[in-house]
Amino acid sequence: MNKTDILSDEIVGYFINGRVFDKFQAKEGYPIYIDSNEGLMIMRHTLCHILAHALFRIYKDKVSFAIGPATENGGYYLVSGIILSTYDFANITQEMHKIIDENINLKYTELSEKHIIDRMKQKIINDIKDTITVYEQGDFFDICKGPHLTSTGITPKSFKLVTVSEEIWKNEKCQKIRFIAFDTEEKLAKYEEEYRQKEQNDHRKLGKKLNLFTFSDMAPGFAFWQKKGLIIFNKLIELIQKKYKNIYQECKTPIVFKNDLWKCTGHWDKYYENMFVLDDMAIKPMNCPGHALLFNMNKPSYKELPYRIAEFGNVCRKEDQGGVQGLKRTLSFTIDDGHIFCTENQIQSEIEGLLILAEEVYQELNITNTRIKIATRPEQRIGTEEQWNLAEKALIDAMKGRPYIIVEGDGAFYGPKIEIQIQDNMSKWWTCGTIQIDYFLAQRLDVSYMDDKGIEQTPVIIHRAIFGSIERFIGIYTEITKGKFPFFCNPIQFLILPISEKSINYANKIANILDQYRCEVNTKNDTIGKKIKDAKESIKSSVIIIVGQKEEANQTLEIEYNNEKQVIKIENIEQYIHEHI
RNA sequence: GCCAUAGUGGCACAGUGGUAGCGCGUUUCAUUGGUAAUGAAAAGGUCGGGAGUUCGAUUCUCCUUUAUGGCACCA
Repeated sequence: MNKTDILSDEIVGYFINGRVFDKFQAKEGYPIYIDSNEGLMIMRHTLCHILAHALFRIYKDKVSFAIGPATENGGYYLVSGIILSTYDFANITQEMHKIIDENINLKYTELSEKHIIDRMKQKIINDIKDTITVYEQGDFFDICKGPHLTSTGITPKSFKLVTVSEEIWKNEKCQKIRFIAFDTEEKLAKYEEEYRQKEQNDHRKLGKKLNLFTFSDMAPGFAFWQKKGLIIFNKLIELIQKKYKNIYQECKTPIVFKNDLWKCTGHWDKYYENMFVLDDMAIKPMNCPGHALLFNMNKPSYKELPYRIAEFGNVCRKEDQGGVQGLKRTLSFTIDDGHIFCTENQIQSEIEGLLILAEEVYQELNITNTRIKIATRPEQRIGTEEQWNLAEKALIDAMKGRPYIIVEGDGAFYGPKIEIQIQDNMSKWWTCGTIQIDYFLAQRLDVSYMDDKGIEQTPVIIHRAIFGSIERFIGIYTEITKGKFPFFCNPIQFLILPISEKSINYANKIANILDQYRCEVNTKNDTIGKKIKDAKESIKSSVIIIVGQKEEANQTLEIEYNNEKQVIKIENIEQYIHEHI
């Protein structure tokens, strides 16, 4: 019997009324085994302490401990006073193994005089209202509310230190040492394998492989769109444009504006460092001032409100280099931007309409995993409390039963916002859609309309986008679809594979029939097996059509869509498309 | 911007203090094929950029740039 067999029988804690307790905190209850989610959590939490213990042994008084929680696949410890590199991992891991081998029993006590609390821990203690509990293992202890294993020896060695990074915690620079851990080596290996698989579907890799988009050292943070990627880009814009029909006026505003404008809007003061400034002008970091100017040039009356302007506007923001992330975070991006100039009374119905619009678009793209955040008034803000109350209420009322998360204090300085987020390949949430209420900009730029009494009034501006950054959206969408885009925006809708060169003419004939679609014939001198492999792995067309001499003789073709193959007559292609796609 | 790691032919990777290798792709030739890689040959890099150490550096050191992971930031 090996160690893992014993372990799976090991009770590491108890459930009592749905809460998790370790064996120090409870003596009975519904048992928790190490291979359950809660058991793993207890084990990972103990590993955090073992990691800290190892650091304590190696770096002694130099290292100071902040926090060390378990996470979804492992855990981390945040420490200060030392700077680590991945080269230190071997040494630390070895020390951790040693601590496990020593099979040190943990002790669970209350904080006492004999515990000398280190500098970082002091920062936590003030926040703890309950009794402060301490877990001790040999010469190491940690303030902790648990739960933990009863001894270090129970902890499986199936863990791995993975990264070290810097993180600011309570105004202090710390090192975050992260590990992954599972109860068995097999599960650890499986996790690592899955991780590698996911890396293959990173949009940056897929973009290169499928010739969609790429990047260059000569323009860091800016994307190069290739023919195929640009098709996706344009098709997504078309999708939005169809929704705009009769509701929005699409426009195109200048790409640079006088610095005076940015000084007037407040961007100059707040975001100067992040703007591309050219002499007395600057490239626009956002489209709203342009739209506001346009509104004022038309001076609509109250009868024309809500006045909706949209633009697929390219903006440039000089972001810090460390934050750039492929298409997901670029220095130049295209916002499917729109601004609604309206009265306070119109806010809520406009927002309801926007939520429905966003839902329609996301549904059409088959993006089901979304979440909505509502960000409320921040500390630094302008406008009256009354306006904030009204704006926040409008956002919440417009949700009409949809689930949402409130993020207190995360709104913009000029108004609260709704963020629609989607999840990428690595389960990270990204804000795409956004709806923001703005009381500020119209005032700043003297934007006004004439009300029914002939008096000039300042409208409320709603900033809104469905994709947000089209670049970011495509980055995430590439990962969601694993590079196989739906028919309407797939760069290659039909890929025709002739069995041999003898069938190229027949393949071209079919391509002619499909002239109105994006269609490609693979004329390479490869075997059909190779052509199919390429089609599935590095072209990822929506439909694959295979033709050989047999098909030519019968005037048929083999067509594959959604992994379903069928042989149809050449004259029935349109019918097939109509019925299946 | 901060911490860590990395940068080798179009792509993806080996490797070494004595001026570089594999695979994919490309080109050519043969093959004319029946459902996830047909065979052979050839071309293609001076190892991100700069400086230093050394008789000699792609390899060691420093600076710089770019990328990746994390943090900060994200109008």
